[in-house]
Amino acid sequence: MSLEAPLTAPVFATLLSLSQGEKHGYAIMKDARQPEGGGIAMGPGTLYGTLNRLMEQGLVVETGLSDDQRRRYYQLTESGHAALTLELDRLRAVVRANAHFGLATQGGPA
Amino acid sequence: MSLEAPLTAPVFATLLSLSQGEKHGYAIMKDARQPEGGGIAMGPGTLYGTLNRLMEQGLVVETGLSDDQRRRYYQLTESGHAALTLELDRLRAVVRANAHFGLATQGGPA
DNA sequence: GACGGATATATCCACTACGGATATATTGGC
DNA sequence: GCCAATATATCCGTAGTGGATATATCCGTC
Repeated sequence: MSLEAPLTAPVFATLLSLSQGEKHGYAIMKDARQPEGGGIAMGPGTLYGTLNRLMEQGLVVETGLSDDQRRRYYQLTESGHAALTLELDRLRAVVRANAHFGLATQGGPA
Repeated sequence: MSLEAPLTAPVFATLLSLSQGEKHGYAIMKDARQPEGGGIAMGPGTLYGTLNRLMEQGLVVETGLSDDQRRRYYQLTESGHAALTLELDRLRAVVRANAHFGLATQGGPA
């Protein structure tokens, strides 16, 4: 089960955050709130549920605890990276194909 | 309840298809399979469930039946158009911010 | 030094919506 | 005439979201 279908928003945001390198849960949550990270609000239930599922599926691995053992770090696997690449390509295709849409009072060449 | 959060794939694909003009259910289903339409496979359960929900939410309206009454046509409302615009903007931001990611063996200028 | 808010993780559960199965009728090609 | 594709409709299992709740620590500040 390699997650071929479109990724759900929490899954996508999680993978996207981890694509920047090792992260702990709380950091992922904050990343997801940023527009570049998906702009979605994940509560702890969604976050840890998503992380556990992604680990079961082998897209993410836990790499260890911080020195003070407060933080639990996660990392993308190759499969995780591949899944994210696939999804980003899908989104790029959609965005490109609908570039014309919703062009209100935007700048650009007159 | 105006659907501010990220749209699910079926909802997004449905709105996107209808953004091209009036469509009937089966046509939406086929549109969604195209890469530009989201590249997702919607079964009838998902399709009609989604359409009904979108109508309840006022994002889509039914405009009538075809002459032979086999087809049931749907159209975006202004809210539907707005929701789609919002979602496309969100996706554009994500895609733009991650333009660097996954530049594998893609074509383009060497 | 006590208080409170942010950091950080964990678990539970209700509810929604997805998605596959099933059903039915009609159209069009072979 | 037959079968696949078109076209819609409904049911229901299930997954996943997301809010609530709980707990502990860190840090600034009063």
